Amino acid sequence: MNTKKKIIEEALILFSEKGYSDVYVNDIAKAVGIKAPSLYKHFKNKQEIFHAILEELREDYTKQAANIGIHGDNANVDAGIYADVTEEAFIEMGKKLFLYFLHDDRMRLFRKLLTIEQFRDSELADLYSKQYYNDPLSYQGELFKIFISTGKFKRADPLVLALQFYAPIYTLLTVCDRQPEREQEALYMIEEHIRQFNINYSEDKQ
Amino acid sequence: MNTKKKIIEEALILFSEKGYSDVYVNDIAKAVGIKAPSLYKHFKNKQEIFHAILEELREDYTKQAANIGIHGDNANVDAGIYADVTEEAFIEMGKKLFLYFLHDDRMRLFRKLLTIEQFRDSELADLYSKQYYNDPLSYQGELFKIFISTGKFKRADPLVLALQFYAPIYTLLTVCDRQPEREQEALYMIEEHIRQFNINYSEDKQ
DNA sequence: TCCGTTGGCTAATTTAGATTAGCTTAATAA
DNA sequence: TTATTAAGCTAATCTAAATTAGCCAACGGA
Repeated sequence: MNTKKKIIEEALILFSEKGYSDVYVNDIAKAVGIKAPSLYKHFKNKQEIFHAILEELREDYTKQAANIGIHGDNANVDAGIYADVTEEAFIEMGKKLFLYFLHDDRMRLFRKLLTIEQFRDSELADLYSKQYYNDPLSYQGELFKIFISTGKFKRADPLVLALQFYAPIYTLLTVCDRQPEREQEALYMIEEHIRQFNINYSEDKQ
Repeated sequence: MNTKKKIIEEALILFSEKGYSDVYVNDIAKAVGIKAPSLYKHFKNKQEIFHAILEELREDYTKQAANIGIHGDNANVDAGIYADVTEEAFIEMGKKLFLYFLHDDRMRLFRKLLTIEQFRDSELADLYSKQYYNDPLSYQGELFKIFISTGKFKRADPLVLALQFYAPIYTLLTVCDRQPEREQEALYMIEEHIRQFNINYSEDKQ
């Protein structure tokens, strides 16, 4: 019963590193601790394993998004949380979030998987853009819109602000995904980036 | 004699879309217009074709970098070019550069190839980071350093500025690589981004 | 002209990887 | 207790890809 879960887990690890085609059912079986033919007691074929992973990815994401509040709906609540936070605390939050995205195993593996497989299938391409561009941007955009309307931030296109805030962090995330040894450097850049971003847009700064 | 070039070209197209393992020597041969075994008159095996592509990629990049001046050395010259350019012209240049990166076939294909294969091999990972993070950043950084010292830009860490300038553009590039239909939207965002960037950092603005 | 080299072909060959067949055992429910 | 099902195994099987063998024509230089 738990074997099925385990298959998905191990397959995810393998796929995210080598891509679908370079992982053999044999590898997956070995990682799980069974023989290849036994996999077929749980999945119709290799494709099905991949689909199951995608399903999990979607589910996980929906949960995460609800949690962290990546949807516009929560921006209102979150804006309250951020409203009277100091710059240092804001930086700390940014770094924490970055580290969370970087180190959370599931998220990291899913991200790498989508990165590798994105050109194979337009459904995957859309999923990638949604999860790593559209949704984060629209969430951040909502947040900044509120900041602007409450006078915390200077007046500007909130979506552009969101892009300017998010893209550097996202870029550094992808750097660390492929070169984990650069984490320190990335953290430093993020800190300076957020600091500078505050200088640019915060109304109480000048 | 030209067959060899053609093989590399067609293989690049195929690899960049489906990745190394999902392209069969047969596919390459067919694209070139010969039979699979004939490929072996030009390359020892499939791996060699891939290596040859990587070689081209490196060469091309060195040339491009020299041309566009992605190395710090040229920043001085380029700074002169940008020195007395209006905001609108600056935006136009940014968009042109973006479109060039996006549409130049070789560059686009190489970029996609590296994206897909980056986790397979740390050499590829390093190459990716160098070409799409380190080098652009250090070039932009040099440029901004000059802008700052000549009083064109406000005082700030040039590398952070470079990150803030480059990351959004790079991010949009990757969006368009997987969803080419979003080019217009990307161009709009780039325009607004550069405009805003100027507002933030240009000394003659406010 | 003639020979060797280049680059193409068809027809094997080899290999590896996905999947199926069919057996076994243990738990589970009637 | 017995029948059924779930989940494992080993031993095929099937297929598709990569590569090799060996033949042939064109062509460029001696």
